[in-house]
Amino acid sequence: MSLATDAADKPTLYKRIRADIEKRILTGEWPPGHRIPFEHELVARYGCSRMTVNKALSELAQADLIERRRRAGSFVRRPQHQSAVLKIADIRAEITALGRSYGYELIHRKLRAATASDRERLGVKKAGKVIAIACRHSADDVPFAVEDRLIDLSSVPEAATADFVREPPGSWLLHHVPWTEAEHTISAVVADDRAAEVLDIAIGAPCLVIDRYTWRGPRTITAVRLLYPGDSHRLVARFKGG
Amino acid sequence: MSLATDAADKPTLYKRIRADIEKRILTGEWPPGHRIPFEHELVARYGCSRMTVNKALSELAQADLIERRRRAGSFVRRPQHQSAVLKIADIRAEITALGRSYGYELIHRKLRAATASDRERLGVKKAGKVIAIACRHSADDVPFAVEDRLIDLSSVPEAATADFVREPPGSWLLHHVPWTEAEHTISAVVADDRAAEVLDIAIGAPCLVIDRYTWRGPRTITAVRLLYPGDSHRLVARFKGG
DNA sequence: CACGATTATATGTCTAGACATATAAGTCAA
DNA sequence: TTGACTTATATGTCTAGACATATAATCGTG
Repeated sequence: MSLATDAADKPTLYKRIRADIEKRILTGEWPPGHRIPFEHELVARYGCSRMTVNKALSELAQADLIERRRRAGSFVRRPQHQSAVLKIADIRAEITALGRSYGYELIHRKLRAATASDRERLGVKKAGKVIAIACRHSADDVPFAVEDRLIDLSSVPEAATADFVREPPGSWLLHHVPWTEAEHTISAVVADDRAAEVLDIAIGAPCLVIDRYTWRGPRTITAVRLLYPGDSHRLVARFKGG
Repeated sequence: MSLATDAADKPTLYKRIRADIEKRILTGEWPPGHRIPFEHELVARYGCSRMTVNKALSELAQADLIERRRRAGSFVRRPQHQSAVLKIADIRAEITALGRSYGYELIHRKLRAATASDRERLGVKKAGKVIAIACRHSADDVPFAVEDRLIDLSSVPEAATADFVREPPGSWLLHHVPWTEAEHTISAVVADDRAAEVLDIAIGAPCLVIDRYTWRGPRTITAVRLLYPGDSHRLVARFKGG
């Protein structure tokens, strides 16, 4: 696990604590229900005051990643389906979090000089090379989503040598490239012949589309379109109000 | 506007500060761009330490309601598109926030004893009467969404006398009934003949569906299904990460 | 006037305490 | 076994300070 936090910028302590815990949750090392260390244990581990770890844990709680219970401790929450889809951005984690078996197939992978439409899709004026990837995710051996992705190699040169045959590009990027901002657009389309074939559904069947763009600072990292069979897949979000 | 914060429970100070500011933002008293009082001013106003107001402001910043800039102050942010769709739950506000003209038509409104399918949809075992409503929202005179709603009259008896001819039920509920929890499910379908007619699109065209359930404590308030033309409507969400 | 250096200031982070409070767990009696 | 009471403990909130840091505003200089 390559700790991609370059030592160049020094994140503050509470952010480091928060990121450490967040990573263990997102990678699945601490699964839903897992009790994370008590505040006093984290105080000892990081050698700081309780307010500092409290701030880290409070933010995780506000983000619904953990649940805090008096006297009992703090626990990893079951991923809100929304979080899984809208925030984590990793289909493998989403599927395994649901307790289903994850399957992945690379359909094609091409390294090429950026075309005009590539540049437009990535929102960059000039680009060198890009990787175009198509792949399929499945849950319990049933097609779950088809993914079309573009990675800007001038932002992520190490992606040129990554092995996307075994590891899905979303997971690889999540573990190798820090991002600062992401945008999702959700819409609905009907399946064309290619989507119908890959997802094993009828042509004209409704599909949910998530277009995601990811940036690190001013640099575009990747643009991805995920197509889900609309009758089987749902995004669920739960809110508290009042 | 029924302020439903009963004085029975005593919220903690930082939560009160946060709620005070939040209300001013949500009611529009402090519009986007408005500079909210400096920490030291709030310290004076509430007679507490800086850490306490800092906690309130930090949470508002994490929720993207305000933006904090060193030396400059804290400012109300422009509402994120996501909030408009996923959180506010009011189409009229969503459309007017986009600067478009809002139109509304009641298609039908029936008051009836709850049928078995009504009870199932509302998730209640026994129910007295319900109101079933169908209506259409439009933006700039173009159909924007069709709404199918069920209101549980045993939870909201005053809805029986509400005038849903002029005021959309979502707005009415938002202003008359406090809610504690809501769940959204987003999916994709193709337009059937009725949806196609109301939305003025082709049969078989893709549509985005949002199913929303709203509760107040243990009681179901309402279940609503919103159908948006899938090629014109999009849900956009932007996140910060890193 | 334009531009670089300085200063003032609001936020960002952190500490070492304090008391409050909800509740898991243990204790004891019916 | 069950229910009521007690206790221990982890989190929740808060304070009165401190220093760091980014930057708007000011000042000086060419």
